[in-house]
Amino acid sequence: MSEITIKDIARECGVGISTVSRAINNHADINPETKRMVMQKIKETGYIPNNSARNLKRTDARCIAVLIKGITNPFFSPAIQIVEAQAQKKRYAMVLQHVEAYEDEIAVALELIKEKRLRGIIFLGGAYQHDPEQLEKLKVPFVFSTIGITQDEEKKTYSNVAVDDRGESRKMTDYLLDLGHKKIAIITESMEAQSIGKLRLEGYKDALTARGIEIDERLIFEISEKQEPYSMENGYKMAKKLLASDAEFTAVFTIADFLAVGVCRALHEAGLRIPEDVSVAGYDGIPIGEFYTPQLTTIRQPAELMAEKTIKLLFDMIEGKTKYEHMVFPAELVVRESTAKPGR
Amino acid sequence: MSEITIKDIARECGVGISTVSRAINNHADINPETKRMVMQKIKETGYIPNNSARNLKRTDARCIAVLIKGITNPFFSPAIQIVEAQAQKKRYAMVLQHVEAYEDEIAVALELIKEKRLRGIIFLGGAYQHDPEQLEKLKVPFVFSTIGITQDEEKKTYSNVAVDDRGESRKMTDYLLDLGHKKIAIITESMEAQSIGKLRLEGYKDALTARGIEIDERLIFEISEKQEPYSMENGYKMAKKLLASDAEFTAVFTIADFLAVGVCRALHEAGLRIPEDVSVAGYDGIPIGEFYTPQLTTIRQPAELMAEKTIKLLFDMIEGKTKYEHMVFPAELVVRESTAKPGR
DNA sequence: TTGTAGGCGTTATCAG
DNA sequence: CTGATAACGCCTACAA
Repeated sequence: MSEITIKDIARECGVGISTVSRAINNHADINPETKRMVMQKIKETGYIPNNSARNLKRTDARCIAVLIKGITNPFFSPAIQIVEAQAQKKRYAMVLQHVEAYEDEIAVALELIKEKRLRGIIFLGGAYQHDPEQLEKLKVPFVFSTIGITQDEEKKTYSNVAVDDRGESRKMTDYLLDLGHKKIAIITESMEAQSIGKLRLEGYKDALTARGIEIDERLIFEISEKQEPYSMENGYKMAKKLLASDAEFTAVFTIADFLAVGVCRALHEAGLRIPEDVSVAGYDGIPIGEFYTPQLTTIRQPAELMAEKTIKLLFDMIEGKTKYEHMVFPAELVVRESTAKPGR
Repeated sequence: MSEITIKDIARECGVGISTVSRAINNHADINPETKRMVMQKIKETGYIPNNSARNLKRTDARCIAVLIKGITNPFFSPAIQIVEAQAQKKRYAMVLQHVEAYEDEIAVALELIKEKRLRGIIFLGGAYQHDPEQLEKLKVPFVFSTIGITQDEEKKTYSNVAVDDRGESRKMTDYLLDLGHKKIAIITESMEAQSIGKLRLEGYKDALTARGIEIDERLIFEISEKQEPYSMENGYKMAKKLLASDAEFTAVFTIADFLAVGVCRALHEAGLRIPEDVSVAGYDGIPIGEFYTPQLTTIRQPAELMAEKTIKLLFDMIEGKTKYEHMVFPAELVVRESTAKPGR
């Protein structure tokens, strides 16, 4: 009943434990003949080394972790692929760790470091501000990726790779203003969280303020759900709320493409045409925006490029080539079918 | 530099190692006063127990794992939530393990069992047939969930929870036939894999054959991509191929809603109206189908219910209340905007 | 090239 | 209630 261990293999093969260990770990100093025999026996018996024991003993793990908050976000998929490929090229293992919305990613990281002897960590998604004291405890190199940047960059003593969420959000708002829209509703995340939603709202406000347009609180809709804020359903609900209010608007800007999809559906059901009656703009540049009808105008983040730079930066840090770095990538305003000049 | 361990805590508190261990693990036989003191010190020092060491030693882990193939699939999100909630209620930890498309889920499971001392496993997604010998090695209870069933159920000596993919696929095809469609194109997965795509294609064929309609191979489109077959982009590409061929058709049935979205876009770009010119039907019942315009006719799998039954079944098995069980749930044909009678 | 022995950080056992 | 001490399964000097 009890599990089969390295000892059993050694005994059955009539060799020492270390010989088996050498065979498993591709050590050089072992007779190829012996190795073949041991591997054969391992296959026969279906022996699997215990990872807990290995991690406990091992000093050199060649392993990095990617911690993701919001793994269902299709935005992260290509990033994961890229990071994994690069890690493989460097002969590093990669563990993918899902972090729940309510969990603290730093705490999860701390635990994982001990457990797996990590050499480096990448954080995808999550909050953009962290307790410096907690961060201090992270003794291994780490990079925050696709996480919004704040103003006070100079205070940061860690790496991040991101787009300028506030600036890009302003870019979109400016585009809508340039089209002639004056009453632009925005659908954003609850402001309690230190989330990128907050930065994107700031960008929206920046644009309006710069043109001397007063900010109308009735056009700002905050999603209260904490669990899965960027959903089509929430976009739909918020648009219904907007339609039910007496607020006038000619455009809706949502801080995520998923929200925009829900908004489009609600507008469609209300008999409004997009973009003839109302313009809709999203943010992220995920596939659905391209295949939805109308195709969504959006801000496309260079996800692949950011992922490439992220993993490169992490390895540079691991190899001591750099201490930490901040990279800000330009995002692209993609004008498609869902936006146009207001009025008819 | 070296990590802080339980020994350090013990020394600093002036107690024995086992006392610290008891404090950490909420053992009953410890002076509340001592415990408080120890926990205080742990907090101060930021000590984190090493999971590898714990897993190695522990006999009683109260931990289950959920292995997911295709974690980006929104279809799995509610299932994960439900399983986690139920596990928590039973005071079990749950680890979520992502399995790459090319990985063998059973092999991953085998490794994880050793590493984490799992009490049970749930497989979400993945192939529907496995090597019985491999399965034999899985010494802990496990349930395959939302994985298609094959004909030869009697041979199965393990649990699964699923819908009758073949039957449901036939149901959809019958519905399209009843509407009057005769030339129904189908977009499905590569047949190399032992995937549910195969079962769904069978169901399609069943329906046609039953009505004496000859199966037209030119209307069957197989996606060659192995990596992420059920994508909007693949649906789009396949629809382009279909349009470019000389095959006539009045309806398109895709084995996943994501594919249907891509198909709709391609048809739209070709100037075809849905459903006036062509009907489109999907499968799964994910949110996008509800928010897309036109709303997608689909087969909705009772994901929540299945998840509930899955976790309940697993715990019944863990607790020895049952050996194994097969559950087949009825899926629902959801008729929405994307299908109608053919012709005008 | 191979085997022996010690220890990685914890928990379980058993005596106090 | 508490403290030694022996495993857990493996890797890695070190010795052979």
